[in-house]
Amino acid sequence: MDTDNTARGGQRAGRYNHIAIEKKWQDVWEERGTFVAADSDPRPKLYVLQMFPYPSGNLHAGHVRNYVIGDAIARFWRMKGYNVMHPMGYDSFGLPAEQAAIDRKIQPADWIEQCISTARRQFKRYGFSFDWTREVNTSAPDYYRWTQWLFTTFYRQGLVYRKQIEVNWCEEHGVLANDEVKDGACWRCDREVSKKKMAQWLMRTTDYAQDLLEGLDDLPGWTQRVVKLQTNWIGRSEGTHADFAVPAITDSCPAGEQPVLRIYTTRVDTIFGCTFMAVAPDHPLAEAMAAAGNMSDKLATFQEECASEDVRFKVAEEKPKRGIPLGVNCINPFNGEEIPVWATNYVVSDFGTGAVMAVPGHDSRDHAFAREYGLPVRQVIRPADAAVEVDVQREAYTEKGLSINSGDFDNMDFHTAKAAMDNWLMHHHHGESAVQYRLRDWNMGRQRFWGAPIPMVHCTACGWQPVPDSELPVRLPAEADYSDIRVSPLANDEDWKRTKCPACGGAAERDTDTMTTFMCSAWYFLRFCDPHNDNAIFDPAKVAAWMPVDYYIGGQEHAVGHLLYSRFITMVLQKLGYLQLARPDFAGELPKLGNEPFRRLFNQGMVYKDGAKMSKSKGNVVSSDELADEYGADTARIFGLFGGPADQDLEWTTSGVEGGLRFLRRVYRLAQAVSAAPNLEDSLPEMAENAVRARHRAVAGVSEDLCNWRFNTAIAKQMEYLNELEKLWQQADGNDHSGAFRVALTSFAQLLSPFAPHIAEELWEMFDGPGLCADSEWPIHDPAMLVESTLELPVQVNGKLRGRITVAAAASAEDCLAAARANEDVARWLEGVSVIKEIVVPGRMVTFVVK
RNA sequence: GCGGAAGUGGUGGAAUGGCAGACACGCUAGGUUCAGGACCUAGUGAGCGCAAGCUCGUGGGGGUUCGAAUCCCCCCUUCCGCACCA
Repeated sequence: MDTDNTARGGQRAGRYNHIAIEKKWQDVWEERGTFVAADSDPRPKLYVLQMFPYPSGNLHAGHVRNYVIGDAIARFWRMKGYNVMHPMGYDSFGLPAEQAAIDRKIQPADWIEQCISTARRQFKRYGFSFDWTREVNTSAPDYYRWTQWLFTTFYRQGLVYRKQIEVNWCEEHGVLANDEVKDGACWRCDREVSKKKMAQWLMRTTDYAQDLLEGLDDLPGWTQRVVKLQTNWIGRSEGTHADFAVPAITDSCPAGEQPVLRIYTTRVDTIFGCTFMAVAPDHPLAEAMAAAGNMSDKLATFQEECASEDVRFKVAEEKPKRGIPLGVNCINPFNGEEIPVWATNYVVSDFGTGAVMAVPGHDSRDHAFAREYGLPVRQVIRPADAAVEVDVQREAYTEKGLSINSGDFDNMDFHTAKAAMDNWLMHHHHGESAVQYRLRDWNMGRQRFWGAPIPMVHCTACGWQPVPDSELPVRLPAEADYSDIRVSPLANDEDWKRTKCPACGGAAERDTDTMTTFMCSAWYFLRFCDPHNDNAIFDPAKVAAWMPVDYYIGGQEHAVGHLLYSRFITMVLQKLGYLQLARPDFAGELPKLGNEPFRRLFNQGMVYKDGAKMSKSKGNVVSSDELADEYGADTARIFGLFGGPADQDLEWTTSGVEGGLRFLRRVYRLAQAVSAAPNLEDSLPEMAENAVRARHRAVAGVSEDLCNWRFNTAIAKQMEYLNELEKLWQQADGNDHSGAFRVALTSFAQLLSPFAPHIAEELWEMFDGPGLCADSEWPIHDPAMLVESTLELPVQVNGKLRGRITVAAAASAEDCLAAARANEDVARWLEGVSVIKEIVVPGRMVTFVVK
């Protein structure tokens, strides 16, 4: 492939030279500040946001495809007259920088700086219409200062607390968030993950579980898929708390302080079928109960077994159900029945209350356990349809039905029984109806160097103290010492740790954990609205002017983590009064759920090559620089959009890229031929009219497809337009009538501009368009020009295509039928049969139903 | 197991109740060029046929309809989430 098409002798002068063209227009856009978004502008605003990358070296074809989607959208709406903000930045804290620093023996800050300048240069080679004046970088002190400010602000509001928790522990990468664990293994190194107890800072996301859930109703612009994923992740369930007394441990306690075994169940209607109690091995009362039942040693052994089991069995189904009796009984509050308490490996301590009323007749897990240990099975629910046979001894009946063997609650359906039983519990002070969420509080800390230091100081006298705002940012030390890679360099840096207590001024120590990068990226879209503010995290007026994000484009791997945390941060900031997204309506009322940051969400597909997702680790990347050198940014952009629907995965093929290049070369060649011809009045009016009609058709089709994010068909329509123009130009067979073609190609440039912006500018210039193509007003079509004077209609007989007729566009149904009957291919099928029905779909087809 | 998405030529994909395969890639033949992974023209779902044309055809089976890739029911396959959540 020539990289310099004009260099060789004998070439036709002016052959499409993507290198020269692309550089030329990138420089022009940069000089003129074409894509800088002004805060005050009379046009309506449109915030187009693309998930910012982790800058880990070179961009590849996968990134190109991802970002060209949002760029096409941003450019399209810009031309449609919107004041578009389309910013970009870098999510630059996190593990890979640290790994690179260890591998290459350089500082993470130096490494990431190189990566960022490479990424910025590579982005610019693709002509993305980013407003570079708004660039943010999460690892820069003037950014993480505000990440830290969020932490201390939330801490002062009581939203951050410290707790000993079991964390996911990877030997190589330390503590992992739940969403960093895949199938029981670390998402980065596939190493098995174990559990470890550690004091961590937690964010009270669970306080907002209900708000986060309800907010989803306000997001019709999100895909059902993501809404469902978040709904499941939050995992609301409605059930009942019920208290079971344990006389063996309460007898020795003073009245009023007697502990009870509290259970959570969604099937309180089955409580009369409860034949034993199952608690987690590490339930808070387990040891007390074991002590009372003389089972302490056995419980300790069991607890150890379970801890190692958690690591061995990644999938719950593979884990055999096991347990030990604790030697004590508890009392069912409804019937006073005494049932044994077991510690079991199938009850987890961090959901509900860590204790389960076991109903083997109506729960398959309890049933499996009861079978294993010979515990009794009792039926308390029967199917509403008496014809259905049920044998709970053989298999648990888990459907809802009517209560039996349940005392006063017999013959009630589920809802009646639950309401009556919840009411009974509340009345007798043994429980109440309850709601549970699967969502857990958010672990903020990582035992890593390359992150925003958690701005907390520990003083032996005053305890934990937040660093005052005036002392933010708490900067990372300039040098990280990686001689001992098992420990965070911060924890080993005595000079850095040593500080004064903000409260008493005495000697104190800094927290050596850094924040999860999910925190850094949970608010960057707000900072883009006011990226250089040194006095505040942002100016609420500027945020109110730009937010919410109108289009958010990114990978579906962030469907839960990043998007949920961003929603949470926005929600809390709004609640604390730092931010007001929802504007009061005319009555001064705030819309209930007007605090969602991302109005519409678009998940692009991934790019595959050789059957695997394109990634550096798979070794199947096509580098963006090579691609731009060899084929050009415009060609790569065209292929990325043309290869298939943007929300589906795309297989990267060289032949497909070449097809894109061929298309642009043909465009360029036609443009050159037309521009070289004398600009004269059209002497062939019919041909000129065909060119005009083709233009209106293309404008209508491309505009509609772009509104619906159908880039592949939009480009197909431009290819059709080009095919028509080429054919007409050939028919013109001369050069005394280029007027219509000049107009056609000027519009062509505009239609091409969102996809292949560099060549579009070149064509625009070639045909003397005013200013820049990127600044031009998107063309509109005249619907009257889409109406053809004659139509070709298919004719069906009994649903089978039998012929085609050509009729005037305005032809009546009678005329169509007459023309159809007159058609000899159709007439053959109408001979010797009786027509029982005639259907004319105007403009679409003619059908005869015969017998 | 539960939930979601998908299944159309040799390939990527179009068509969301009305001409299946737009637009490309690939392939075949011809042309053009000193040469080219350049360009142009024509052809290209399968089967039958000299042809006009006919039959079949959107994972499989059934249904609704004058008409189904599209709507409904059952089944199969693939991919992706979640998974002892009580």
